[in-house]
Amino acid sequence: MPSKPLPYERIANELRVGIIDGRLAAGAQLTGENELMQRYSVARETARKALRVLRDEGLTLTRRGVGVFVRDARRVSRHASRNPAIAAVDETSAGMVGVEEVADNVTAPEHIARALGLREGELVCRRVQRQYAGVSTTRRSALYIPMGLAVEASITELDFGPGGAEARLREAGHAPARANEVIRVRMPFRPEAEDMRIEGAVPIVTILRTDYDRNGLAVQASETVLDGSRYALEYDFPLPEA
Amino acid sequence: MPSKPLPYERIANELRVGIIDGRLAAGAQLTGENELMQRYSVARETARKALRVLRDEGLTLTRRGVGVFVRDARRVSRHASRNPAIAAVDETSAGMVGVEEVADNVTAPEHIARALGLREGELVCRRVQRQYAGVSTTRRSALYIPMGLAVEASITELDFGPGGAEARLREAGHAPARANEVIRVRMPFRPEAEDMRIEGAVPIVTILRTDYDRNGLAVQASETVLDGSRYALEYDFPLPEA
DNA sequence: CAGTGGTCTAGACCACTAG
DNA sequence: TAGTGGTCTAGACCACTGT
Repeated sequence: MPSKPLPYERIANELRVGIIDGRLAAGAQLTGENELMQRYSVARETARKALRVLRDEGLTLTRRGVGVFVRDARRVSRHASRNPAIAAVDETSAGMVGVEEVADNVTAPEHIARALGLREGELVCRRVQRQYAGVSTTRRSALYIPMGLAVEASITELDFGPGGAEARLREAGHAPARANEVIRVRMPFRPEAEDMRIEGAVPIVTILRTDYDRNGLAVQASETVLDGSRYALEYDFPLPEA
Repeated sequence: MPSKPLPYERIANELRVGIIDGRLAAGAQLTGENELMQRYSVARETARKALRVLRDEGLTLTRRGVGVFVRDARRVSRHASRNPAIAAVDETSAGMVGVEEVADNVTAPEHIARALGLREGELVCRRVQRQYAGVSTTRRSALYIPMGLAVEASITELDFGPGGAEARLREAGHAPARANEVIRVRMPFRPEAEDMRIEGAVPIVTILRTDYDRNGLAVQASETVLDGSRYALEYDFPLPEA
């Protein structure tokens, strides 16, 4: 173990405790590169490295030309059993919030086909959503319904409103009765992070969900990508007797 | 958007496609700093920056004095409804695998007290586990049982075996019937990453779980920290009628 | 020992943002 | 325009790993 902390570690440590103990609150600006250089008598890259450590820990975000700031750690709860799982109003952001939505029919991607029990190449009805807060995308999701079911339930591109597809499934006797979710966590690739406008080092969460009706038929599957810093995922489930 | 990719971006992009399309398989060694410097005619820090991009994306891990290698992306499934939730044998690692375990009695931390419906300062029986694969810690968990219940169920430090506490609760008529889990994702702090010997940029997952018996009494709570790159979390749950 | 990555410097220029 | 962070260089020394 390091008996003597390196210069950049010392600087990073001092800044970190400032954030964790609350002296530097969310939104507060950190000491910049230039002042760190003077205050600690280090070179530019060393001061930058200290700030990079904090960014890599997800504690700060950098606004180019402006400065380095403490991230807001508030999260919105996503309760998987509820519908919608995510509350409509995103409380983590003070800025513009909204959802974009498009729908179409496509051939099922391989993992979606598997989840829905379809053969490869079969058609599905798809709805893609993108939720944003300010300039950042906080959620991207794609919902897939087997074409046969969609026709049976009179689901078309136009009927995809909030909870709308589910209402149609319900009317058609295919109300979702139980669900399965598989969660994976990873760091975004750079192009991906730029696309979602994720700032700083933030993990993303991918959720593959499959809904089944009371007969065990897979009626819809969805793939969701979340900004991992903005959500807390919650589950309630029964435990087996044995 | 960048019309002209920067030198470090160009290098990072070329390496990334090599990894993603499989030319560089898991475990393969990447071109090192020194050769990147020559091959692309860039300075040391520029070559390093390119490699850092991949590390920050969780694609590679660095072994000092040895080289940069492609990470193994395999994951173990953690099925929340099963007991144990994580399969005993961790298939992601070829090296040494095991679990360390210690138990004691402590006053309940604030969030655990809240989960268990205890007043602050009340005693709980605690079991701490650390699962490791090679030198890395893949899971750290702490299980808490209210002292009153532990006494009632004849749970002592010695009785905490795998599934053992649960068996005692069962015998005492407090078999867990349902559970609640709250998942959060974040980047580890540096000391934390060093403690768990997490290599590269890997998000960690924290799970706060509370188990309830059939009367709705909270019988145990646990806090788990997972290496986010090694697990896929799976849930099965019923959906409400409405 | 040679080869790897890790840290650091001193200086330069650029890109972005705000007043 | 002044101040911020982003990139890059050329060179140095160190720490760690394996043979």
